[in-house]
Amino acid sequence: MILEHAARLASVEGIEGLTIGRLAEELGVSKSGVYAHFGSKTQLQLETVAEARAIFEREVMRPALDAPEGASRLRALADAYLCYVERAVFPGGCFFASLLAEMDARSGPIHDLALAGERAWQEGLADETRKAQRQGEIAADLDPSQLAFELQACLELSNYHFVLFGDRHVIDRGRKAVTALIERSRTVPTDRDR
Amino acid sequence: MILEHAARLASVEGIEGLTIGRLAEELGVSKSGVYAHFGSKTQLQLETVAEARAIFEREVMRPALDAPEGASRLRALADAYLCYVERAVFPGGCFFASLLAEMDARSGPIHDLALAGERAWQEGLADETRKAQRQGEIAADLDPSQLAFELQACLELSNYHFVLFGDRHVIDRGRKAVTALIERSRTVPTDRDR
DNA sequence: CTAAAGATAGCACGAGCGTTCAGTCTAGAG
DNA sequence: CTCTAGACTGAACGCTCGTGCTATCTTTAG
Repeated sequence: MILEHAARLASVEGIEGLTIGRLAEELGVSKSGVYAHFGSKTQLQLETVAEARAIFEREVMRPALDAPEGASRLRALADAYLCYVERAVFPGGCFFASLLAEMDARSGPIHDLALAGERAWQEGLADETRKAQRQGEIAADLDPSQLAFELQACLELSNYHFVLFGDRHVIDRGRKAVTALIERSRTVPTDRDR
Repeated sequence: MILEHAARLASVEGIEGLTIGRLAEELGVSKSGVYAHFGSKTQLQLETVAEARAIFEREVMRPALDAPEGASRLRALADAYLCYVERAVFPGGCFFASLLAEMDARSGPIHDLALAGERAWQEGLADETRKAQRQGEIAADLDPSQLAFELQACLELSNYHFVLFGDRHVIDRGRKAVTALIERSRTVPTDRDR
């Protein structure tokens, strides 16, 4: 319960802006009541990131597993992500988008965790692209990492703009961008090939 | 000089993580020596954002003005942005990308400033797209805001990943994405147009 | 030359931070 | 029932934060 609340709070205040006093107050317990479970603030932050990862798996990864591998799952992943943003699973938007921006220029264990997570997510999208290529859904000469990059770019900006503007229109914009991106990568003659 | 240093520091630590003591120490003056110029921390933050905007204008907007309006300038803007990221004009990456992620879920004057800035940048890209459409460089039936969104998405993710991974490869990825995005939006004869 | 204006230093404050510790309550094992 | 391990409280610590105050320099205007 502590970690769940901590993850939500950190998505707004940042993982560094997360304070034990504030957390304790909102949970209606004493600072020690929170602190004793972790022994240090760094440990709390680390476990908060792990908790957020579990929530992300549950809310984004798992729903997308229903779709068949390849292009369909790529679409399902993007859809699940945008849905998770729109439902405000984290009140400050995607936890890992916030983490990425906050920790990119820092060092330490949390930075390392963010880096590993980002790499895994990128690799996951690229892997799914490769599967789609093997199934002939996506052009074989396309760089999987490039598509993964462009997909994630649109998802993340949808997230930031949704939180900033509070306008669900940007969710549609993201969806449209993802659709176009995948559609254009289909196995068909492209502008360049003509 | 204070504001210039503050902007660089804030790109790493965040505009909230910016502290007067740290700023004074790095500049070799007393806290009062910094504080008295602004009267409050909020005022320092506000002027820091303004200073960062001036730097952004100088490093990104102005160089792109050399390119002719329309598609060329769109490309020039993207190029200038990626170059500004790669040159590490701000050590923590693009100041406004950090600001966006940090302030999107907060409220107050700095949030408002970030929102206005983000809107202006988006509108600027959309306007340039409209000019390109008027010049027949980009398909007339394309939504300018949609292209602006997709362009910015790629630029921002390039920024985050460049800072996180420290790998200039992602700059090229961003450039490639932007090129493809603009290329695909070109005016090509369709059955309808004939 | 003098006087006013502004920049900077140094100190102190109250608040909040992470952290420690001694004590209290509670649930479960023997 | 007793003993113990773990959850929790409340007070305290050293530290840093933003902010205010006074005193000392430096510049500039008349």
